[in-house]
Amino acid sequence: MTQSSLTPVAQKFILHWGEMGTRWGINRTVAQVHALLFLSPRPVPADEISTTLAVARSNVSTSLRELQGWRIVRVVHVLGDRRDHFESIKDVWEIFRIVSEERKRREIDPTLHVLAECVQEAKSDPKGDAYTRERLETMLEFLTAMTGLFEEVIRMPTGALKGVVKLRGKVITLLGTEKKKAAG
Amino acid sequence: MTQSSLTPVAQKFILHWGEMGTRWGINRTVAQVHALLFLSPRPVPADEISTTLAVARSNVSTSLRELQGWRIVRVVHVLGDRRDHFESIKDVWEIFRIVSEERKRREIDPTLHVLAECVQEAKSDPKGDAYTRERLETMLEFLTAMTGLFEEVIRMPTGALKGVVKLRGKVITLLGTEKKKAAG
DNA sequence: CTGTATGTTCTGTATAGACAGAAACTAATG
DNA sequence: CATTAGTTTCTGTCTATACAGAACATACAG
Repeated sequence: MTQSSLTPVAQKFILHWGEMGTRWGINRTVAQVHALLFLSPRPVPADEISTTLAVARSNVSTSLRELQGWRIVRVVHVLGDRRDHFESIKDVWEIFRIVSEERKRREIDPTLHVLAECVQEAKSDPKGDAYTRERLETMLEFLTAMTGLFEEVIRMPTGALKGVVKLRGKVITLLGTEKKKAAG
Repeated sequence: MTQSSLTPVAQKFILHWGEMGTRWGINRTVAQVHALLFLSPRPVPADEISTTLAVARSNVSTSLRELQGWRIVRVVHVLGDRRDHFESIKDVWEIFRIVSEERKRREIDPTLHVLAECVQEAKSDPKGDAYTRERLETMLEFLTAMTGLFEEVIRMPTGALKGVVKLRGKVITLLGTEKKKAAG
């Protein structure tokens, strides 16, 4: 391996990122590996990750697999080196977009599905509590709306986000602005 | 206690909600208690929650405390009953707003803080990797922007969200629209 | 073909968090 | 002021997950 020590700053970030991960239901090591790759200027082989983060090689293998499953890390090869090297997507907006979409797919969508079923069942059961039914309907409506809005935001090109931030407190987000420009 | 059985629909929702919670770093029982209160047409005393969900009374107590900490559940009293009764906020948008703000405060803000420190330290250390520094800066910038946008959305009145949804795919979100209306 | 480098999967252990039940506490009632 | 209802906190156990290390698999080099 080429290098296995971290600058204090990198260390601080990686540790915090790992901590952050755990709070959002993401494995600490997975988050740390991602942080390391995100900061690295070059693709890193698994054994180097292992020594740098001081976690078992097997653990790194699993974490990399997970990250590849999220499609934010990929394998690349380096001339003259048989080992797999790994690199993270570098565009933060892209990372956010991908992770969000993935979590939506894995967690929000099933919830919407269950909720829709609940509403359906509540409607067809006349013995059921009307109040409960109404609660479920409201929740479904809200989550659907929120998901929709979120999807719009997620689809914005990176530049649009910056634009939005500039307009902050005043106005807004012409989602789809870029599309119009392209068309017109 | 008044009633301790759940309709199949309520049960389904509560179980799923608990599951959902665990995926987002929220205790299963806490989420279930919240789901129960959310569906309930009347305030519920702790021991009833305990039997309905089949969890220890102590566990319910802790969960209620947690939910009160989140400010989405509160104690109310019923005439002729010494026991505390609990009810959830019913407005889903309000629940979302409060929970989001709380999580932002607890998790995002500290991250922004650490990140800002990292950038600061990276700048002052000439030996540090320039690439790493740039990565950290980008991340900080992005998170700051995203947080800002999110705060705007969060502050929207409930009605505005519905408006946004109607415009979906076309345009967007005049954040602050309601404020203007009120002022003008 | 054999040995070595590399990577993955399996298995047992450790740990953090969830939870039940007991104990302790608080306050209302007769 | 004792008794009871109600609630919280403490303590030990259980469980799910994370993780290390070993065993296993693959493939390349000589």
